[in-house]
Amino acid sequence: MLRVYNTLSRTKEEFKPIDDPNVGIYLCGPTVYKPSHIGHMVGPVIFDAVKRYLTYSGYKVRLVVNITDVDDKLIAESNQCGVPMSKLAEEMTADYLANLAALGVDVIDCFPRCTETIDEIIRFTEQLIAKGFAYEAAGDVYFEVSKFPEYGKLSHRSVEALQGDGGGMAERKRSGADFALWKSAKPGEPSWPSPWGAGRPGWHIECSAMSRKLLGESFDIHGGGLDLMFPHHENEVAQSEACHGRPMAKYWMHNGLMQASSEVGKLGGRNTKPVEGDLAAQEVGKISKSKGSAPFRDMLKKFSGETIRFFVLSTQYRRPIDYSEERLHEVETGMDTFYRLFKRFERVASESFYALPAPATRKQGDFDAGDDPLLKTVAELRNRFLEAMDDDFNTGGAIGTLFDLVRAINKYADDEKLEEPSHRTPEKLDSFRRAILTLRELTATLGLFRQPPQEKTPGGDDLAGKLMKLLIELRAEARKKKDFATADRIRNTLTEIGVTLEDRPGGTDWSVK
RNA sequence: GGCGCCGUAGCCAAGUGGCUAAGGCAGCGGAUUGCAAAUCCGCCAUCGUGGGUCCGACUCCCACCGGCGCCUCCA
Repeated sequence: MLRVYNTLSRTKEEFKPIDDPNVGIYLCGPTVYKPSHIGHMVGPVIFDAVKRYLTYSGYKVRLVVNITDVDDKLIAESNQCGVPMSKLAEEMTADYLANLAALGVDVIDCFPRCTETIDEIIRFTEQLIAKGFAYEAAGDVYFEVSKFPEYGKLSHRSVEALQGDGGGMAERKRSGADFALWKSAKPGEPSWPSPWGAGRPGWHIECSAMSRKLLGESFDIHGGGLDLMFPHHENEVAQSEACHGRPMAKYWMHNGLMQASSEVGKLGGRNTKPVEGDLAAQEVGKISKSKGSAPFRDMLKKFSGETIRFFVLSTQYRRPIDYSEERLHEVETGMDTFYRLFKRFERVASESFYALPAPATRKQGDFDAGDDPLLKTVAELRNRFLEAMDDDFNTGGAIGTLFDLVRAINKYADDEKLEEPSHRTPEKLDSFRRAILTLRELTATLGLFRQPPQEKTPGGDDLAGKLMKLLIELRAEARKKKDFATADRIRNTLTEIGVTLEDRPGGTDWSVK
């Protein structure tokens, strides 16, 4: 049974789609006014895995991520750079999409833009006015929070607490808790015509409008960073539920935020006021303030998208993650164990791990282990993996069983001496292959190891490859003649320049660190 | 101040009212290797502190200490 932690109830609930087997997921995306940073990527990676796992579990999932391409920050940034807002938004959206691609996040079904949803936003606002939940005030339209008694049910805040301070509130508002659905345009600002005059959407209305347009009045999962719970998500609930008289989303999932490690945090002090108006990634307020928000694309120069994905998924999604390069390097080291096993599989079975046809669904992945000790272990570990994932997408726990699985398979290959062709039998190879296939199946649900890693140095017919071939041959000859001094000199020198040699029954492999 | 989260080994990180408290990185010992590398085996925690509940708590409750998030639009 799949269970999901629901922010609404603050408990884990059994996952039952509204319209089984269809599942609709809406995730708050970025405000595209600057290049995206690591914090923007946490949600997409997590929900990419959520969708993959739900799909694997038999559901038909539609995942929507919005792009906020009009907002105060965008206007400010565009004025400062002297670039039209639409052009700026277009460039930053391209940056965002490229980053997702690098992470292998490719299961998002659509990216609705706010500026392409203006009609729907206006209609939504009109409906709220007609139903008495919103009012116009001098070209602005505000949602009247006091008209929606359930306000605060998501973030568990009382309206009273919010109305206490009237000091800085806009004079047009009836109450400090009211929030803007539509803002009248100031001179020079981008605007759209509306029944209330030229203006633009407020901060929260787009998500209500887009989700209704693409997923319906009620859908299954609404996701976003923890920082968005209030006020953004609370306001979405108010807008949508006031308008439709039914729950907006059945499950609300909030992911923890990316933080700088304490080391870095010290440098930035406590200046952690997040960037406002940024739907998906006020997250890393700390990082962005203390480190100047290194663009994600720069991070990709240091680490592969796969490494970052693995890093993000190695922690349960509701918890904060401490970011540090050191941590990323450790993750790389751990992942190498997987890559080495995949290469080992290729040597032994002459088949690419990445081309293996992974069972697409949970049911297909079941198999009869019989009396085969390896497969029994594999089946057990597979169950543990699935149990972890069924428990509110515990990717961290699931990854732990993956390492166990790798060890079990390596041990089998060791014990059965599969590196030596003479010891291979069809039965052993079959067990080995089925175990690897299971690894393929499970890693696929996390979106991991779908492509071979970028080789640091291609070993093909380039110069380095040819030279290495020569050196390895010379060393092999030396070793044959027991001339270990020469053999070790070659290997030690290579080690110094970062090349590692691995001797094994079939020959010598090399890799660059 | 209000609402909420977290504190598990050197670092990261799962998890549980009683069974060996996963796994990763680092470290140590061993097998293997001409020596290495890789791989495998073994070792490495009593779960922030103090109380309470319970036959029994790291796991529930309270307090405290420490770390952290959010508290709208305008700014």
